[in-house]
Amino acid sequence: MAKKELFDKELQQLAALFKALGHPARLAVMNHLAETKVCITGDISDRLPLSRTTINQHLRELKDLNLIRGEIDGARVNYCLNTDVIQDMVEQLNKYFQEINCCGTNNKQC
Amino acid sequence: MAKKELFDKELQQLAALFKALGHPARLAVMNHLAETKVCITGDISDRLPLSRTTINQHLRELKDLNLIRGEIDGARVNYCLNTDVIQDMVEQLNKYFQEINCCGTNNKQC
DNA sequence: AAAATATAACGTATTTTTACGTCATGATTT
DNA sequence: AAATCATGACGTAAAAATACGTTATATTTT
Repeated sequence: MAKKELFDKELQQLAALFKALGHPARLAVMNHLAETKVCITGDISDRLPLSRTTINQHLRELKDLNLIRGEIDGARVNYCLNTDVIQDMVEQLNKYFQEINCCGTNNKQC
Repeated sequence: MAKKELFDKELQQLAALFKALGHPARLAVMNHLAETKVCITGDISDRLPLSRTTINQHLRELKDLNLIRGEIDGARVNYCLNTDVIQDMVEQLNKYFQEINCCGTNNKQC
């Protein structure tokens, strides 16, 4: 298996972004970080119906794609949205949809 | 497991959309359908490095979320992008990111 | 210095996704 | 009508994602 590698690097990367957002827990984390504009530590888990370890796992996934950042503050870690990267991503996503949806003068359907 | 249900219905739905696009094969399918504006049948599989059955599975997933449509034409099925639904999704997506990224006058970061 | 906190690291069970082959069904062609 | 072709349905093996408990590590607090 693991045939993902057979596709365009670009497609893989784009798919990875979509996938990262493809779980309600991760969207909820993003939401929470957006609400508490002042970037709050991992007590995110108190707000969500998942264990601390699971949330940590989701945080790591988001961090791997640079969608959020974690800054060490003593014993704690302050997480926050990486707004620049997110904005960049939104542009990428929109560009993609423009390409697939509007290419050609007419959107023929079956 | 299966704790997804514990989250907002809206979040779940949005996450489902993202997830559907979270695999390079499905993005490749979308691309192919976009290129061949005239909606072509399942010979999509000839273009991709996956078996016919696997592609069919991916097609079904996209169809389940209404991102594509399949119209029976004799022994064949003509697939095409469901541009309305896709456009709808783009709007949802942008609304979501506006909410999380720009809420509050200042985007505080850590 | 010891106790208490906060987080990451590790290991692991369960579920879901991915990938495919085979068979069944219905349409076209011969 | 038989052969062929296209697709969907079903079953299944392997891989990845999800969810969590326990342990390790580092930092405050006492």
